[in-house]
Amino acid sequence: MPELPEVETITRDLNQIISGKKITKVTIPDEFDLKDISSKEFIDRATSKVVFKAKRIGKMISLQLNNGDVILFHLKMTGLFSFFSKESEIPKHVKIIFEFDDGTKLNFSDVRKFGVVRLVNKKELNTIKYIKTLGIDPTTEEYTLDNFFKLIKKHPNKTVKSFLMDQHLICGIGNIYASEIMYKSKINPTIMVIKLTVEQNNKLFKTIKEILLKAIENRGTTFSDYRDTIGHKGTNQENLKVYNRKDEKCFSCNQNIIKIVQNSRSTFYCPKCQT
DNA sequence: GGAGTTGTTCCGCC
DNA sequence: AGGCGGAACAACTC
Repeated sequence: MPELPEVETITRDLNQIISGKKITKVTIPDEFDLKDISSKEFIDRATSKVVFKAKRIGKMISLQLNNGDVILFHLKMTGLFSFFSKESEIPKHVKIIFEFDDGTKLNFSDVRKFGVVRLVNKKELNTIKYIKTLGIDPTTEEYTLDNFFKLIKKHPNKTVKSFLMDQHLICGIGNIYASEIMYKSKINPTIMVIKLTVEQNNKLFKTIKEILLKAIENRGTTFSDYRDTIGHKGTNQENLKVYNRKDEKCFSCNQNIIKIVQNSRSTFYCPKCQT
């Protein structure tokens, strides 16, 4: 579930909670694929380093260490951080445990095991495929109407849904916010982006940012698994207008919300409002 | 017991 | 070549 607003919330939490702390111990209870290095090397390189900053890269989270190394996480569907200030039970499906010099602990767990943890030197960041091919982040200055139009012209035949979901074009939007963005923009998910009017383009451009920023304000959407670093739910689910509302009434026109499948993922929309 | 689930990558097809 | 859609990854819930 974690999309840009959820990952941003967690990153901000981590910055508050662990920046400036020294990692005193790293535990990897069960071997898993760390992509670049062995778990032994991971533990060696991370132990007794200071975390000076957490940063979001698309839907990834990076922890910058004081030796120039960077620990990267991708939560995929169900990755979860849990932070404890005291001795407490280790959550199920834990992948990695960090202990800090003040006695606190940070666990990263993932029930579905898709979650990614890796460690590289900061010089190697741009060789990581996900990062190298990442699209424009809608919360940055690079996200301009001009750049938005360029993307549309470059990918004219993509449907709006597929365009919004493609992390190589604009990063951070996932299945929940894609439906919400299209609803607020009053745009039909199935039309090709080249068919959008100038007004629709402008509206879509603006709405992407509005929806994501609003969700960050609300500390993310908890649909099922997502929790922040201390186990709290977000509150943005109260703002959802179409996601998971199949056969329920559109808040605007009372028509039933419908569910379709695009690129083997659900899309929810109002057939009357979104044309 | 079958279908569906938030993300990404890879593979085959066109 | 490059874009696209579908399958796969794993485990859980309804």
